[in-house]
Amino acid sequence: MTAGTTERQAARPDLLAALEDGGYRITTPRRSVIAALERKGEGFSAEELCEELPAVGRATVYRTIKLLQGEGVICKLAMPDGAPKYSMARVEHHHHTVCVKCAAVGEFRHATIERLLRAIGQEISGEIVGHRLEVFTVCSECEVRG
Amino acid sequence: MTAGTTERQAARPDLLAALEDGGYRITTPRRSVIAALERKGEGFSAEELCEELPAVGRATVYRTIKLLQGEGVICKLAMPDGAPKYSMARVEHHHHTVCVKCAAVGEFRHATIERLLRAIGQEISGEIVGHRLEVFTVCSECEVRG
DNA sequence: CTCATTGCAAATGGTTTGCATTGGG
DNA sequence: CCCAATGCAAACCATTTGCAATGAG
Repeated sequence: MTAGTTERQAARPDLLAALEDGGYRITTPRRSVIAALERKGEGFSAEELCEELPAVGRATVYRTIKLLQGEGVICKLAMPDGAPKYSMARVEHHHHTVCVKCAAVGEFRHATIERLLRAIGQEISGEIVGHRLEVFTVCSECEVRG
Repeated sequence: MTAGTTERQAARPDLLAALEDGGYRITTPRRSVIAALERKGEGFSAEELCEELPAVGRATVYRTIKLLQGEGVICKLAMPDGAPKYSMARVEHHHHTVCVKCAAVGEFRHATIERLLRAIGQEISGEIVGHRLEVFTVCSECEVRG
């Protein structure tokens, strides 16, 4: 998964274009979903989108989310308890910080993670095909608010 | 599969003792669940345990799993698609390698991860309160089997 | 005895699917 | 026009919960 993804530019491509690239139609419900998640940007749940888009069927929201995941423009992440959230992908390969209080999501890349994986690769038999890293935080906003 | 790391008493404390330490009763169903997961050891699902223990109610299996998670003797992890698995915890703080083909789970600790977190801590505002790292592999067994 | 624990079954939360209908190209 | 895409509701899967019955200490 890390492997073939170097093609797309770090600059987040237009989401509608991403759909077209995938050979999908640009429909009204899809436009709505995309508009909504551009507004949200970081750390939203599927349910939130559904509530915000009463005109769009729940199934369509989920189908569109999955489509965009497939196109690599949004990604799924998990809160400490495993509850799913979604977030816009801004850089190609990255990891997340998630505030456990307000669910604010940050992204980071860090060369150390690459080194880490290389080191692990030498310790285990078999081949590393992917990984998931989430760093849970209490963001500065929430620190202040207590 | 694992670069076995033994930091604390690798000798896994007796699971029944863990329950007693938590102030929980040692009951027949709990004994059964514990026996079953000692047999499995790595990378099992709750459903698997339920199937293996028709005499124990589904709810009790889940309740016991959660108890043991609380006592820190088993841990929950997630496959690439988010599907949950459980695994015996052998070392105190560790991370997992999970084979995406056979779900075999390995554990590792690596000093680099600690360094990584420290480095991230300096890049973000707020405080790091936890993290999740899973490394997905195709284990050597599965490499051979194709 | 008594209260923690159990089993069951129904409830939940997140997500998917079957199918008849609709609308984009 | 036609097939991809939609909406709805029902299905699904992992997990949780309410509650009466049970059993460990």
